[in-house]
Amino acid sequence: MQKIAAPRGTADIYPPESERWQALEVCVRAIARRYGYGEIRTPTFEATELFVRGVGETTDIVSKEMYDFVDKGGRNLTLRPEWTAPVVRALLEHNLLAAGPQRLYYVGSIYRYERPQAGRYRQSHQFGVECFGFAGPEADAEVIALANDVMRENGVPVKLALNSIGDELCRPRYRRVLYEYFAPHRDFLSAVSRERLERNPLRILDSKEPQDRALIDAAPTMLEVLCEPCAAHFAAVRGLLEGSGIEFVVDPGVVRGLDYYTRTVFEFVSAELGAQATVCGGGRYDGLVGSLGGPPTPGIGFALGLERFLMLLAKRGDDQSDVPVGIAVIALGEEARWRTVPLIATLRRKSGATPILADYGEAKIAVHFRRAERANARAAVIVGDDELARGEVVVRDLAARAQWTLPQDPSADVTAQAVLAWYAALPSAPPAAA
RNA sequence: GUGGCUGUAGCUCAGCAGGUUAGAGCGCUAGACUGUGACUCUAGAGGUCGCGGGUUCGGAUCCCGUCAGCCACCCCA
Repeated sequence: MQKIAAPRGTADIYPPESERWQALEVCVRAIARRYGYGEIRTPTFEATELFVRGVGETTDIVSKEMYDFVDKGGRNLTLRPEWTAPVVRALLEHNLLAAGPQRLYYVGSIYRYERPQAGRYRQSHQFGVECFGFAGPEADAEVIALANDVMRENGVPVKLALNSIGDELCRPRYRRVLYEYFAPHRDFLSAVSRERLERNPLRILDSKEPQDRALIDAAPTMLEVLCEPCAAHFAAVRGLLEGSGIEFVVDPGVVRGLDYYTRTVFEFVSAELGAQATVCGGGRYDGLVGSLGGPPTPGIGFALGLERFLMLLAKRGDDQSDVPVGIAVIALGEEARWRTVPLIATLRRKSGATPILADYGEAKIAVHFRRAERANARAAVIVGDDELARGEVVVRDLAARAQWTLPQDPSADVTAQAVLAWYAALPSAPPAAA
């Protein structure tokens, strides 16, 4: 029979890799909570119309990357390609904005039909936050500080790039200015940028083509065209970040690809991710809630790519997941295996967070040791015919390769207690290998 | 959607001017060592050479298609 593989651009996550995912998820949830953000979970699929209206019909996401389908009831649905529009939809559906400003975070998958590449998949995962109801620069600074904490607490080397792309008044004006600037030089632009000139001149600004560089460097920047309120807002955001000790560079090339962004946009970028340098991107979206039929409500948020972040963590090395922990229970022979089950059960009830590993295989002791070591056990309890006859159990420090005997009490409770007490007294860090 | 590179054992890879039974290292199983993990030695299991077609007396090797992985473009987390 033909083997079935995971669909293109998707991946299975299993030990020890899944340990790293769990650790990261615990970390980001704790940070979000510390900032007063509550978790929101929304359906994996939504009405296609939500993304067409929310993200923008002309964006790449909507025009070519959506996993859309018609269900058996004839509904047009799509697997969420991003979280912000669904979060806004949920907010409006349950009228949550009536209760005042809302701070929400999410952790979960997104789906985009693209060719897979380093740091890019068809199913990927994001952690993100959305803050609704504050128009002032304090919210911008808060959201950026939250993302910054995630970076700093994990020790990943990233740069924060900041820009303002104006609002519905000054952005169209800037587009016109840019068009008028580039149009006369059309013939000197790269082929892709010539296309961008007609579709979205802003995109030319983050062109990777060397031949566009000189023209881009001399181009008028958004910051020169910003209307007075937008300029003031941006200046205030920068001031707040400086006051908070958060380093950033103003980069007029940060443009963002989704239609809903206004004013502040930012990216955390790393040189270690290949062509996908952005590990976290976000910005303000003051028009989105209104455009989805809600009361005019300012908002700002970001999304962080978990796969990309994990790539950074892997490059940094020093992960904790291979520090030996737990007790392997080794039974030699059928009788011992049978008699050991109650002890294992009791240990598991009393051991707290310490893993109790059981190997039910029939194998010689050397194989048991090797398997226990591979399972990352710190210690072992050995029960064989000899121990059974003498009413003992052997406890072994797998790292030190030293062992002791403990009396086996008729009560599994008492024996388990003795084993756990012995384990607790072991040095937590394994002795250095000889 | 476009382009480049790559698919051989559980893992990492060799083999490819087309030629008898497809190899290595690691891992796995058993033994030397009748209950102690390293090392060593011995034996063994494990492969429709991604899949399909073609050329040929003969294809892992050449050609075409397809699927998948990696990398880049477009774009994004």
